[in-house]
Amino acid sequence: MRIYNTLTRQKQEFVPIDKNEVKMYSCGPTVYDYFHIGNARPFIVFDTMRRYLEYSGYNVKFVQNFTDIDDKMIKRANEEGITVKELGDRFIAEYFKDAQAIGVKKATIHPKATENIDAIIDVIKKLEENGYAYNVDGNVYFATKKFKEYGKLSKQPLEDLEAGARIDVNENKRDVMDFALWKKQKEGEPAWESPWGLGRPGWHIECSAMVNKFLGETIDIHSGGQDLIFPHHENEIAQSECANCKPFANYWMHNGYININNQKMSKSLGNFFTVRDILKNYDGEVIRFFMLSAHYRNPINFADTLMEQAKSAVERVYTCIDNLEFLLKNSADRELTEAEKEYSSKLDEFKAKFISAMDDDLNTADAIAAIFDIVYASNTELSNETENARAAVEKTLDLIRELGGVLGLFQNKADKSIDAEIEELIEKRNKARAEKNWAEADAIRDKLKAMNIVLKDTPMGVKWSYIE
RNA sequence: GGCGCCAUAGCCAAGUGGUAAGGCAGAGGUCUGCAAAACCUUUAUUCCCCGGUUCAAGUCCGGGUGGCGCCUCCA
Repeated sequence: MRIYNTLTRQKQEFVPIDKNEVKMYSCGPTVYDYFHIGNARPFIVFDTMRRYLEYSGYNVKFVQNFTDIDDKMIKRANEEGITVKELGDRFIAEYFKDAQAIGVKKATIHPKATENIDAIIDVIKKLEENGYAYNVDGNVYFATKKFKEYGKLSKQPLEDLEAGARIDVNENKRDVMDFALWKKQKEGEPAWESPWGLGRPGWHIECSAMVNKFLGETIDIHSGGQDLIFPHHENEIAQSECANCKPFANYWMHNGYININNQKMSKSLGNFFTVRDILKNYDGEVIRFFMLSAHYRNPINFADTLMEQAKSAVERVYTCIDNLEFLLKNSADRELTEAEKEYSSKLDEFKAKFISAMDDDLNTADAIAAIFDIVYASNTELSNETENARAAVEKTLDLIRELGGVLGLFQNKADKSIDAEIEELIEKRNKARAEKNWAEADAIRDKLKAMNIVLKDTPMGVKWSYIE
């Protein structure tokens, strides 16, 4: 597999440290609110990466943290009149609800900052020992200038960063480019014991500590949104490499932004959508499909019309799955005909196309196209036959499920439990149709439609499904 | 000022230098009692513009035009 590595600015062959295992870390949310559509992109993209690596045979250790202590957490908790812990616990629970709705699996480990203060302190202590950290009255800072490689991820020399740095009011820092590792407790803030007194961790140190504790000194893949490249990921590299004297992450993956109706998403423009809100109008799977229909590094635009397009596309696949399940009932246990053998080998080609797309820096757009190739082939070559070899139908169905599963899509199963009343109505309509009593037949069909059931007459009998 | 991204049909979107995937929407048709779904045909002689390299350029190089992001806590 080839991955575009932000560190080298090119696609590189992916070679994990251990042949069979991939250590992967992704920056998680600050749990002060429901997550928004912009947050959802890295969750979906890197969940897909993780799924694909697993599909490729790797044992993936995937860690995603929860930032449950920082300025925003404290501010919001105060506004709501609850503790920071109560706020964090609440939105961690909400995170899992929304994540599940958009098909994002739980990470191997979801560490919370507040439960790993010991690990955070350990890293800061090491930085102090190695001469990269200094303490000013209970505030500990990272001495950026001492790390010669600072700027290697964002490719920005320190001098240029400094020129662009805005005036810093913090008088404790020796240099504008230094950043906080440990913040001294302020009145009324939650605090933990440390060698430097009561306080709380800075933001960047949290991720370095989590990686260190749960994955080790050097990991394979570190991922996150493009806006985290600087300063967050740059600082993580500085902290971890100065503490451990080892490379931090071999591959850095960053996803592109999401715009809303062609505008940058921002609170001032009022175009901020939480996933919770979008889920009121669209299935989580539609959101996921939408995200994966473009390459993860390209910017995408979020708009209602685009969600409608995604919704129709997802429906096309489900209609195909539904048709295949119906065809299965009318299939025969027999050898494949020559035509079916040819069809079967076409499926193999589409699978190969899917895999080579995913191998090419997670090209999910091309991978989805491969699934539509299967849909098309199935519609063309199976749907029009009144009888197919069971093996051919099953292979199609299994392949859509298998490849869909890699993308976290197309796993839903229509609930086909049917009650006696519906069955009776369909029977009555069949009878009316046999007698050419079209008025009666249409009336029954309308009645079923009102019950959210749509019928389809086929040479093999009546096929029915739920609307939507 | 520094670093970087994007431009492909009505809309969305892929595209190792070898002759423009896929989806959505539209039009016409087939099947059907009607319908639904599906299928068939159709919608880019051309990839923002101008040069260059090459037998060959959406793809590489140079220059424009237009849109955008980051540069201290925002995915």
